[in-house]
Amino acid sequence: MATKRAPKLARAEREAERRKTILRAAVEVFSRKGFQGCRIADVAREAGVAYGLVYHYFKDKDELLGSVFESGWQGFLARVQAALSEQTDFESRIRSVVHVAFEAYRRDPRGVKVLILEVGRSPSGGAVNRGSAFTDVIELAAGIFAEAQARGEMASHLDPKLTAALFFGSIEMGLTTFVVGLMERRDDVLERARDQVAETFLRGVTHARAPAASAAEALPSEAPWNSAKSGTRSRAARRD
Amino acid sequence: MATKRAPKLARAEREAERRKTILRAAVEVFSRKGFQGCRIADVAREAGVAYGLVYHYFKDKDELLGSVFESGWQGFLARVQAALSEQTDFESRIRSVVHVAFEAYRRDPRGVKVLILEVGRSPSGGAVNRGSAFTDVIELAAGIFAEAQARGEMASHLDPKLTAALFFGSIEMGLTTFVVGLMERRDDVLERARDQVAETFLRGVTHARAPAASAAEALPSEAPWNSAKSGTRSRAARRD
DNA sequence: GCGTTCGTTGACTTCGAAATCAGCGAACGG
DNA sequence: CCGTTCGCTGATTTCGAAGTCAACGAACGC
Repeated sequence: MATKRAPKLARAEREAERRKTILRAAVEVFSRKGFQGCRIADVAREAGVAYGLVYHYFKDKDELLGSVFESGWQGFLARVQAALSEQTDFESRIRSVVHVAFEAYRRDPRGVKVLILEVGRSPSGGAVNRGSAFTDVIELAAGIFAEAQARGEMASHLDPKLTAALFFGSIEMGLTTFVVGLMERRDDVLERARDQVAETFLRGVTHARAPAASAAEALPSEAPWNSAKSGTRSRAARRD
Repeated sequence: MATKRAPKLARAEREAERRKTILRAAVEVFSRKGFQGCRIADVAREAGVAYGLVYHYFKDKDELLGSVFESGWQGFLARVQAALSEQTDFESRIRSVVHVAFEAYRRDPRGVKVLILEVGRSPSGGAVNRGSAFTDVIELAAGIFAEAQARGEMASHLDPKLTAALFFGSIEMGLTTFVVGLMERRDDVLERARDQVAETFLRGVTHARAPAASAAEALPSEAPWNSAKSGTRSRAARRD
């Protein structure tokens, strides 16, 4: 038994490689035509393999989408968790997560596009395991926010779960501006966007003033930052 | 000519009514099964009309989706613009828009769900006129942010377009938590969420400190709100 | 009332993509 | 060098949903 394993393993590796090739092709095609809008034939052609082979590696179209999702999401989650374990204080963590997301986009725009546009939303993606994955991430992040609150690093009256949702919403929308071509995909623009997402979110969440309740009324003009260092604000208008 | 118009008009009204019925049914079915995942037969059955009638009022499935999108989006846009024209100062405007969005969800969760999940994203929706509509709204909002910056009501170093995207991203994600059932759909929860979205965003955007450039590094602990009036912040916790 | 229009019907046709499968041939064992 | 396995092929089958259309009948004008 053991003696004939060596070649078998080599073969297994080649198969795994094939599988990855198809997966990559699927990402490529999905990003161009969308999951529903593309044919298995497209994926096969893109991968340079026969139509039937796709079905050799994946039970059906849904499983293919599921695998695309899983492999992409897995990678992202791993990086996020790594980033989280490297940092301890709240602000650094937030910046790290944002950084990871934008970096992922810079490295693999197509993959991120598919994750955001195809599986991130839409009931078709929901059929896979999107629902749980999405929820899981929110819950995970919610834990971090709750912890930050306990340590006094974050305003305590905010709902952690909702805050987590808003956080990822900001990241996602920040990336979406690039995905749909609203912003030019250039490294410096990406960096500025990344920083703005992180800074804006942090500002919004870090120690907001007291209850505020349903304060849809007057804005206290004696807000701290007005009396502090507002000397330069008159020169604010930059963009028509 | 004029004499025979009265009955004709009555008939025309009935037709418009039929059309609306089908449109409503489409929203209902789309929200349950998704655009791609549902059959015209489903829409017809839901509307209580014959299969062929759907094709009498709409050229094809795409046009049906387009109409659903347009009618929904039109209503939303109109309310947003009304809200904007009623308010002049920046903070009130932001709160108004958030309010409008959440109110729309409270009144018609299904419709909002379809807008968010089906047409708001996905290349299939993009085939319609989503692309332009989405972009248009961002551009519109960007104008408001630019104006706010000119008036000194908003931090000047933020990119208006990106800010607009983040704004709608926050709203959308805030609503998504309810759409996917992450948050319980109850009026008081909705209200709290709405306020948190508005407050968090405003805090994040209103007069952030100077350039900050690529400040992904240290957080200056002499941030204005720390040294100013932080005396009451310990009593902030209200809920659990 | 009587003919005509036209909204309405739903069985039928069409079409295209998913999924199948019988067989080929390269890689391997002996 | 021959036999066998099994990864791989792509024409073929299957299936289901989009879109058509001929006919019906209710509402209308005369």
